[in-house]
Amino acid sequence: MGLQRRETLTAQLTRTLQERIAAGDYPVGSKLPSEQDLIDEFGVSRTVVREAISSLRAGGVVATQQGVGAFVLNPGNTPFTIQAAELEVVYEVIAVLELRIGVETECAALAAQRRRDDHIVSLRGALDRMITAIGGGEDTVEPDLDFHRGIAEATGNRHFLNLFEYLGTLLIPRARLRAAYRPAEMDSYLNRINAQHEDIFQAIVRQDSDAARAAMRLHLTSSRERLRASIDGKHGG
Amino acid sequence: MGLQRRETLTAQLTRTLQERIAAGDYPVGSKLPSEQDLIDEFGVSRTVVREAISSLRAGGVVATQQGVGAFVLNPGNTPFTIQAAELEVVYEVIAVLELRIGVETECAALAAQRRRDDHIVSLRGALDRMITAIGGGEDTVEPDLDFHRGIAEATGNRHFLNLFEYLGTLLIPRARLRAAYRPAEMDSYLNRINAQHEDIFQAIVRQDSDAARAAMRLHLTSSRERLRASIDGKHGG
DNA sequence: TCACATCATCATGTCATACAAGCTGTCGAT
DNA sequence: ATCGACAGCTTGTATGACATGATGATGTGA
Repeated sequence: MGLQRRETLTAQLTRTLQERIAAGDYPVGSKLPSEQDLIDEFGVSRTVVREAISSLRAGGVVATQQGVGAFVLNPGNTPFTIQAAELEVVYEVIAVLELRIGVETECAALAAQRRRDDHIVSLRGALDRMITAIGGGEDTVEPDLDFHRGIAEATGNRHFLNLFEYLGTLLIPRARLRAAYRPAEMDSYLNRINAQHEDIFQAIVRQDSDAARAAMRLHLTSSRERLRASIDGKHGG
Repeated sequence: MGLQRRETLTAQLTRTLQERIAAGDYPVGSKLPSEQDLIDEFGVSRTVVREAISSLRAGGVVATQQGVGAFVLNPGNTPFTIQAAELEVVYEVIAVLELRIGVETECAALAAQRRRDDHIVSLRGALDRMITAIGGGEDTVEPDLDFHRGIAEATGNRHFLNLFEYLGTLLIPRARLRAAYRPAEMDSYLNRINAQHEDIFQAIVRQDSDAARAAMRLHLTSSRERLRASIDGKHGG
């Protein structure tokens, strides 16, 4: 495949428009010429123009609105990321956990308002799997995550689920942070987690938004304090 | 077929294909179904199919070759992103706003606990600039954003600031959504916003975490309801 | 004069059809 | 067996039509 094929018209137009935006010909916030104008200017079909703009949209360069036009977005629109390397430090894990508290308490409240019966079934299943895992001494990370994910799903707001998945997969490798406990201590810890999950679940079942919010906050805050305590424990004695 | 009408068909199909790729239905290196197959499966026009694939291409998810097909590329890490294109629909803006409510209420609470004096100075400055802008009939978007950003900064948790910046820049082009009001109505609206900001500010000044949380929730919730009302207004008459 | 409903107009979104151009396997001629 | 023509697939491009959303002008009634 040594020879480069000729660039498609769509690709050419996309590049041209991108260059103009970068050059400031179409400043941030301004409206791009209408499809018809671009057709006239470049002598291509509407198909090409639309696909070019579609590409810009997918790249986050512009946003279109039906009946209005395509508008240039802020180019410094870098997606939200957290450097995984940072999470080696416990303080950073706590910082992410704080973000999770904000997001998931809201999740719980919205889930309580909007949950459908199948959401309840799904959450109940996760809790049951967690109980089984505790009884059998197995790993509880998966059912735990399933429970929280289920709540995010029940909000009906995709962004909550996406953000949770992102934060979750970031923290999963750190789940071993919990593992440093003696069996007896571990058992009572897991049972307390489980009880907190039940509280959250019940609030969602009875559609008590405020209670769900509070229960989730309690749950995650206690996790945060456990992390904090593990630091102090190392330092203090 | 299950496609509904809230977002554009192109956006829906793009998301669906992306999900399938993420789920492994279309593994890395495999060929996507041909345009005709996708047309048949989803019952949409070729325009929609082509623009969806065009979006995937722009996102680096697939590469197409004329006469052959579209092939799934190796995906990198997928950070948390919101497709700007989705925000055409008011419902989607509300969905993002819901996420903001969760994040920013937590921001306000943490800011109240941790704010330093220089944060207070910065917030006060933003509020003053906003008041000046209201009085002069100028644009209030910037000082408004500055105020919220200042709160995110005062948390001392970088992730809150990053996420806020991301969500903020996404919504900026939509700020004109507010502009559809007559001068008198606009003025009373801005004054109410300003009063809410003052409430938040005072709570942070006196380090009242719960009050800050409540005030922020009230503030953002009323924004959400305004958006909701603008929809109902159009549909209901 | 002002608020409001109506409507023409223009924008993007979607559909349908046609043809151009590139790839691949088949088949027949050599 | 090798090669070339070709049929049948694919994506790329063009065009015309209609659907839907946004906007500003216009006209009407209070």
